[in-house]
Amino acid sequence: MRLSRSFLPTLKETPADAQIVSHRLMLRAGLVRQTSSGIYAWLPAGLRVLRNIAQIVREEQDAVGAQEVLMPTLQSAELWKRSGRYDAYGPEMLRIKDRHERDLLYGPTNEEMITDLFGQSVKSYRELPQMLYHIQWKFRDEVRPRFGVMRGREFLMKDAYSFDLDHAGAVASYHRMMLAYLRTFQRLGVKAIPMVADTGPIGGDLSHEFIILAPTGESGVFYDGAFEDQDWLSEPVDIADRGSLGGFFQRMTSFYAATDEKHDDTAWAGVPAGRRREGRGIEVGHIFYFGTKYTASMGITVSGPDGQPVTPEMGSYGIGVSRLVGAIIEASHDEAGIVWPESVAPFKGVVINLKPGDAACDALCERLYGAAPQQMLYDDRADRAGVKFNDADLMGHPWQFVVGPRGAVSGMVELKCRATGEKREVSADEAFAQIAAWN
RNA sequence: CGGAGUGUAGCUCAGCCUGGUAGAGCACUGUGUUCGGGACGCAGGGGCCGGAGGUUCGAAUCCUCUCACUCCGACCA
Repeated sequence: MRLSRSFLPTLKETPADAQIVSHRLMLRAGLVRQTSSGIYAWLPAGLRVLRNIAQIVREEQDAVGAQEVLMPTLQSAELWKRSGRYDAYGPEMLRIKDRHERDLLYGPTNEEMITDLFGQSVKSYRELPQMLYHIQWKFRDEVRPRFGVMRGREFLMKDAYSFDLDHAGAVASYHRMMLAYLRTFQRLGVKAIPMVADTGPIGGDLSHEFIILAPTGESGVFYDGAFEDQDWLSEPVDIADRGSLGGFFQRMTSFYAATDEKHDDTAWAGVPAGRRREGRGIEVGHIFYFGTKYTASMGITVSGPDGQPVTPEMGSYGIGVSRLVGAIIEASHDEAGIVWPESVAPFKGVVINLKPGDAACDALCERLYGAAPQQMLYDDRADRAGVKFNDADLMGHPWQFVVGPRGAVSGMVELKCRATGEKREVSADEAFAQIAAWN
C-alpha cells in the first residue's frame, strides 16, 4: 500500500482519553478510533492485525479438527430462557426488543446457541466427538470499559465448543484444544502461559487461563521459566490418540504456572530458583470443561450404542482476538512505538523513500514495493526523513527498507530491524531476498 | 453502581474565578526556501464554546436541567 494514498492517520500527540500504552499507541498508529465508550472502529492497519491474528487462530483450530461456523450476533431470549441464563445473566447482557416487542439480546457468548444447533442435528453417538468454533463480535455491557480494546464492550472473540460422549472423550478434546492454544500463541509471537484457573462448581483440573506477560497486566503470575523454551509447534502429538494427547498434557502441566490467587508456595518451592519467573499478565484466552451443564439444562441428548439417550459432555474455549491486539502491544513496544511480531504485523515491511522525485530513489523503491505489494507499505510521501522514520517506528513494521539518494544510485538499501534496532547497508539483491522470505 | 473530573478548531490545551468582538501550538490549504530522525518564512481556511432552559442590555464565562466521555473503586474475556 502506498502511504500517500492510504488511510493511516497517525497522531503526533497522544489523545487525552488514552491511559495505557497500548491504547495510546493504537490511536497514535492509526489502528483504531473510539466511536463510543468501549466501542471502536478498526482502521485499515488495525483491521489487518485483527485479521492476521484471526487467521492464525483459525488455522490452529482447524489443525486439531475444529470446524468453523458463524453464528449471529443477535440471539433470541427464548434460547437463554431454556438454559436459565436469561435471568441469571446480569445487566452486562445487552437486551433489545424488535418491532414486535420480542426479546432479543446481543450475544455475550454462544453456549446456548451452539448447543441448540448441535442438538437439532446430531442424534447419534456415532457423530461424536464434534468441535465447532466461530470468530464473532460479542457485546458485554461492562460497567466501566477501559484500557482501549483490552476491556471494551464490543470485542472480537473466537469461541469453540466441544461435544463428547463421555468424560474421557471430553478430556481428550480439552487436551487437543490445549495443544491448539499453545501453538496459536507461539505463532502469534507472544509468551502466553496457561495457568490453572478456578473451576467453580464444575470441579476438576480442566480449566486454564492463558496469560500474556506484560508489566501492565491485571493479575500477578508465577511460572517455571522452562515454559518459555518449549516449542509446541514441533511437539510430536497424535491428536487422534488419547494416550498421546494425555502424555503431552501431563508434560505440559508438569511446569508450574499459577496466577496469584491460585499460587501455591509449596509447589513454587519445588521450582529451581533460577527458573522462577514472577510478573504480571493479561488474560487472552480461557479454556474449560463444563460437562453437561448446557446439554442437560436444554434437554439435548444423542442415542448411545445401546439405544438409550446420552447427554453429551461439553467444553468451551475462548480467545479474545481484539483484546490480543492490545495485549501484544503491551508485551511488545518501546519508547518509539509498537514492535510487531512478524506474524501479526499489519505490514511486514515499509519502504521509506527519502527523496520522492529522485529518479534513482523512485525506481529502486518501486521495485522493492513491487516485490510484495500486499505485505509492504510504501512511504512515498513528500515529507521529511524524520517524519517517515518516526511514523515507521510508531507503526512498528518489522523491517524498514530505507532508500536514499546516495545509496540508490549504487543499488544499496539500509535495512533496519525494528525489534533489535539493528541497521545495515545491504545490496538490493539482499533486500529482495529478505522480502522473498515472507512468502 | 458509588466517588471524582472533563466537554472550546482534526489533536493538545488556554480563556471561565472577576460576563463585553473566540485564542495559541501542532495539523490542514497555497507558496518559497529547506531536505538521512517529527524544518522555516509569507499568505490563508477552519468553531451554534456538548445540548436545552434561565439570569442579564449582553453568556464560552453565572444558575438549573440534560447528554457524552474520562479517571479511582467494586465487577469481568
